Amino acid sequence: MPVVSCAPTVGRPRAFDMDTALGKALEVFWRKGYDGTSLSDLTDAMGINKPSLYAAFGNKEQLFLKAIELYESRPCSFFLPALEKPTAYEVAEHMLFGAAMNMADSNHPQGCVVIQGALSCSEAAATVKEALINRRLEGEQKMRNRFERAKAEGDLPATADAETLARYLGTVLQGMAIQANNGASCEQLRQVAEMTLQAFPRA
Amino acid sequence: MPVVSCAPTVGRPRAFDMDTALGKALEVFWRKGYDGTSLSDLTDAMGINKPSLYAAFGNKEQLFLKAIELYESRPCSFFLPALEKPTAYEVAEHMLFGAAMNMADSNHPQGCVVIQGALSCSEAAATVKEALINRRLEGEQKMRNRFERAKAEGDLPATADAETLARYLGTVLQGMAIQANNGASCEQLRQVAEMTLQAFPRA
DNA sequence: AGATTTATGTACTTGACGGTAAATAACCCT
DNA sequence: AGGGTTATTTACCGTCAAGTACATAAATCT
Repeated sequence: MPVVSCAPTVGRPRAFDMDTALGKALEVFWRKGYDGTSLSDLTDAMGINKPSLYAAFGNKEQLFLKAIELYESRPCSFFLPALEKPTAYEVAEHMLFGAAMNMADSNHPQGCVVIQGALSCSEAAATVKEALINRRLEGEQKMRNRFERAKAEGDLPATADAETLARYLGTVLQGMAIQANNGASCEQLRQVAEMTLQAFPRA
Repeated sequence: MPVVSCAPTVGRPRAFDMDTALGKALEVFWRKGYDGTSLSDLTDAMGINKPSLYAAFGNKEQLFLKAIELYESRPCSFFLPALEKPTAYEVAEHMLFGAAMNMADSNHPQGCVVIQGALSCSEAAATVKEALINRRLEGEQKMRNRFERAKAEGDLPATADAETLARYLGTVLQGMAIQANNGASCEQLRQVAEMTLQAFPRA
């Protein structure tokens, strides 16, 4: 028996799977953005009615934030696995090629919902915009920390600037999301990845 | 006397300056995106009433498209001047440093309206989204043509891939727009520009 | 001066938005 | 079987969206 709230043991059982529905919501937000997504878009895609949505997920804003969490926890996500590669160069390599593969994947909307979910947006979306900016900054911070470690471990020259390297990589990854929205193919993104790596210092 | 429609000579004169009002509209679209901008946002910023807006600019969509034209025609715009530099490397250099300066400029919203005006959006914004994608692709095409010329003129090695160079540069520029939205400073963007140039072939 | 033309201000229409109330349905526990 | 609990359905609320009708104001043309 779990300690914190899980599926309740009494009452009418939920007729839909929350994770599946959340996945559908994620896809809509990803494709249309927060402002561009209406509750009808969501309930249509999720196959539920509004009261079910509100009971299960709170409101539109909270649903969005939960969808982002799901997005980042996906096993196909390339970011965290790339960080665990043995050298800074391999980290960058896996990050860039993983992004090329993932962002152009036609099994889901192109690009990255953390980047395009609420880039320019209404005041009503200010909270989710902030949340996305923080996610992006955290991602860069993680890369920076990883590169600091690489300097300590000697697989990056001591003269390397971990912060700038992380920001450079972040910039290219974010640009690749726009490219994917432009219709760029996986192969085209891989070529960009190759060029990006040419500026990346090796041990 | 101009051939095509200019300011009419009869009737009550317009009480506001169209270019000034269009500039205000641009700023709102830039900050809030197409979906996130309401007509009230626009009329408030432009200092006019809705009927004046509709009479002068058509509707929300046409107003947006005209605002984008204004954006690209701005003298402070860095893109076209950069293309005219004598060598491919200098083109890239001016493009990147121009973008660093422009996108973090706090005299207007951060980033680039062509990128963030309608990235992920509702179906109602599909037309403007397409228009923006086309603008971005045209920009890359112009860079590609410039780099083809550079190969012919010998300031890029014959082995260079003009298309990939253009896409790489486009990717970084687009990424810089996201960085600016994240709050990156001009100096931080300049550091990214420096790294980007390290992957750029010289003659 | 008066007719014509164009812009402005106010008020309005229609529909969609996010969100909710209330009644009903489906389950568990005793 | 019946009460307690939770989910679903339908219908609705108030607000704000984009866009417009209409009367009025300010200019030019004859």
